[in-house]
Amino acid sequence: MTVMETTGTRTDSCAGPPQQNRRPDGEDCYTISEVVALTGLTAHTLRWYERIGLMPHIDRSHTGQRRYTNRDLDWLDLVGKLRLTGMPVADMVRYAELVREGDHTYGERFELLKTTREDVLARIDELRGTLAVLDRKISFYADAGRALASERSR
Amino acid sequence: MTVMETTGTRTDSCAGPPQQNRRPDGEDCYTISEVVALTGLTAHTLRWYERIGLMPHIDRSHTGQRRYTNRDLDWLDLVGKLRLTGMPVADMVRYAELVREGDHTYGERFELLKTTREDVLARIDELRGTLAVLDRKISFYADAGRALASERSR
DNA sequence: CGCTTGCTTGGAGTGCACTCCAAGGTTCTA
DNA sequence: TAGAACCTTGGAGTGCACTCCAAGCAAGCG
Repeated sequence: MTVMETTGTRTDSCAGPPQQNRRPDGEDCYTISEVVALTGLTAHTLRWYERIGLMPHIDRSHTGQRRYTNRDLDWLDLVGKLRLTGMPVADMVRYAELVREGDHTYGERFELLKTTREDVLARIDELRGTLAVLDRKISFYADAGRALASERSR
Repeated sequence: MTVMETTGTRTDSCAGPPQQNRRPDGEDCYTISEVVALTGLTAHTLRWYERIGLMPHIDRSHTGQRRYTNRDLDWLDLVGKLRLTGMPVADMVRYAELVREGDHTYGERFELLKTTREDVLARIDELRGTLAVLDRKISFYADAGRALASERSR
């Protein structure tokens, strides 16, 4: 019975400081299941990321198995962050392409990140608005609950 | 050619104070396309919401056309907010069911909203973390851009 | 009256981001 | 050296949240 292909054991409580459990540069050579454990992604997703060009082509062992490096893990950290912003995968692939194309795409990358930054700020604002609505509703129900309780005790 | 079924004309710049362009209670009777204009949802989505139980059954005109009320618009406002939090539609349907079931579900609604509130707070925190990463990258590219510029002018 | 525009329905289709499968080769542990 | 656990591939499948379609009824206008 195969247990992997699921979320794996993330030991950090919840998004602590990144790059833990890593090997020093030079001997950084991780199997796909190690990357699963480190990132919380599934092996399926890692292979899929590579297929669609969201990852560079990953080095292979002499038998063709994937061997990830610290650099790959850094990239996956960034992808994870961008994913949290709700950025579509297609846009992340575009960013990956820019990185592959070399230094002359710095300007375009800069613009893309700035746009994303604006989006994130707008999103945070939206969420704050929602929070206000939620708090109003919650205090309504809290009051209603108290009213019901005093009703019962009377 | 039918132009509707698209986003429609939202006149408010971006999520200003809600309930504008509304008719006073008592003569609140909106066609589906008016609701499209007021909410930014499509008519498809409004009908779909009703089918899946995310809306109460909407009143009909004598010919069977939907006639929305201010109360319905209020509900759609709330649904819109909850949607922004990323709450799954199924959970919103659950909330709608609780509302339909009556006052004795206050406690459960309270819990649901509190959980959602926590989720929103966590989400805001995630986004703030992402913002930090983004800012670091952006300032890297800004520096690189400046370096390139001084390179050229030399 | 005819025409355009808008509304109705159930069911089928779409796009995204995975998620899984089958069949087979590889690596590790006892 | 056996057996379990792990890895490979292309392609098919899933779940969510819409999104669209066809066929037909209804309302307003010149």
